[in-house]
Amino acid sequence: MGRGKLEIKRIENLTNRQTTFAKRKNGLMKKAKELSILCDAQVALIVFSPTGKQFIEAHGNNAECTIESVRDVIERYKQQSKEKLLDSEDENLANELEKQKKQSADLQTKLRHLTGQDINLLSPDALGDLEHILQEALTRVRQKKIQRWLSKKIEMERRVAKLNEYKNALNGMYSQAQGYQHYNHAHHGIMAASVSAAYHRVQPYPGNLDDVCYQPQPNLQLRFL
Amino acid sequence: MGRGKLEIKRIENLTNRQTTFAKRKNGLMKKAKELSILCDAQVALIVFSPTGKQFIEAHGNNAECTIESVRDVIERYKQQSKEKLLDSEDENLANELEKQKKQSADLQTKLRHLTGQDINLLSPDALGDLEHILQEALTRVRQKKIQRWLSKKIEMERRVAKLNEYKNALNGMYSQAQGYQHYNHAHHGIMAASVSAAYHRVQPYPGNLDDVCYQPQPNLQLRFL
DNA sequence: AATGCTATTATTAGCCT
DNA sequence: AAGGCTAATAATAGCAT
Repeated sequence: MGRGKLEIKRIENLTNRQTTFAKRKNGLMKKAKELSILCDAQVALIVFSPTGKQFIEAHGNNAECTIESVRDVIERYKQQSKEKLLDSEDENLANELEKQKKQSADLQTKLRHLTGQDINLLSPDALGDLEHILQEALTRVRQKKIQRWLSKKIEMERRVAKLNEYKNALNGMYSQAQGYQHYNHAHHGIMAASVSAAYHRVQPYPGNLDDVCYQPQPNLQLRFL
Repeated sequence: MGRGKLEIKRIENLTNRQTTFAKRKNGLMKKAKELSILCDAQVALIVFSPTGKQFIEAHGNNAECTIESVRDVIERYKQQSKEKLLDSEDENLANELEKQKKQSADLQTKLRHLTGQDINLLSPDALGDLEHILQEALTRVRQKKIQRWLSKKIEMERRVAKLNEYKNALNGMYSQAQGYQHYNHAHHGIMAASVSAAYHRVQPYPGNLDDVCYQPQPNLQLRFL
């Protein structure tokens, strides 16, 4: 159609080709949309121009011409054609999944060995290695326990020292206050402020930095001794 | 076009709708093909009829209208549109992959703990549990080593006993042969046969079934003592 | 490249078989 | 349903802007 009949073969003139591409693409998309509306069909149209590699998509059902729709149609297409249609992305995913599964299995085997399970199949050498590793791990764990116990002990000693210091301060202030009592009643605020300062100095501090996470360190509760 | 103008809206009459669907679908595919040939473009057309849910696909580049081509176009479409386009299958894969990764990570953490690494973040309770598990694992591994050593020892003792038995048998037969020597030279075959039988009785047997896999058990080599 | 024009061809709606 | 016919409409080739 047009001023002259056009043979259906590649248009060699670039300009003409591009013009025709634009026009016919529009026509095609219009017709695709019409088909979907008239006949209640689902249509996806994907066009790549040779130059610029741009793609266009059209779709019609009762919805708009959105990318979502193309997605839907492709989805449906894949479901109906039992074709595996595993694209590169899928394959990558599948491969990685396999790798991960294998890794998990290996890890679980190692774990079982490290907990003393399924060790019958181990070679004597492997069994020896395992024993060595376990021995070392156990040593580390026990050292860590001792280390924690030690730092707790040190912290406790520090607190006790602080408490003693505080007690002595209290005693001193008490005597002082008794001495001043007949002098000026308005000065009783001094004692309260000093007590508060002493209290705040007895905050726990993080001891061994290694163990910061698991030293719950409840706030020290002061009571009169 | 046609005998009368057709409004672009759903055709209510089923027969008309289906007729129109068939005709326009053909037209659309023809035009898609023409576009691809004329303009050297890649075109995919996927159409689902509302009734029968059948799908048709058309494509044209320089190739035929094959399913492969639609695959290619969809592939290209997915690559260009950065859209995730994860269909159900992909999502399943991706989800499972995530799960597996998480599982691997967890397992690796446990493994590190069991080898005495990264134990600073463990709570005191967890550290205690770990110590207990390691202690038990170590006990098992050592028991297994002892068990293997024991069964090897028993096997050795068994072999030694067999060897002695064999030696005694040889000695007896030797004296007997010396006694018979002047009697009949043709009977020397007896001794060879008996020796062979004794040898075959000294095959190793699988001792503790637990350890079948790693008891290489080389064939016993007999030499004259 | 994009738009408009329009003579000309292509598609197809409605009908028939 | 599937295919043919044909008047009537739609798409568009070639050209101009």
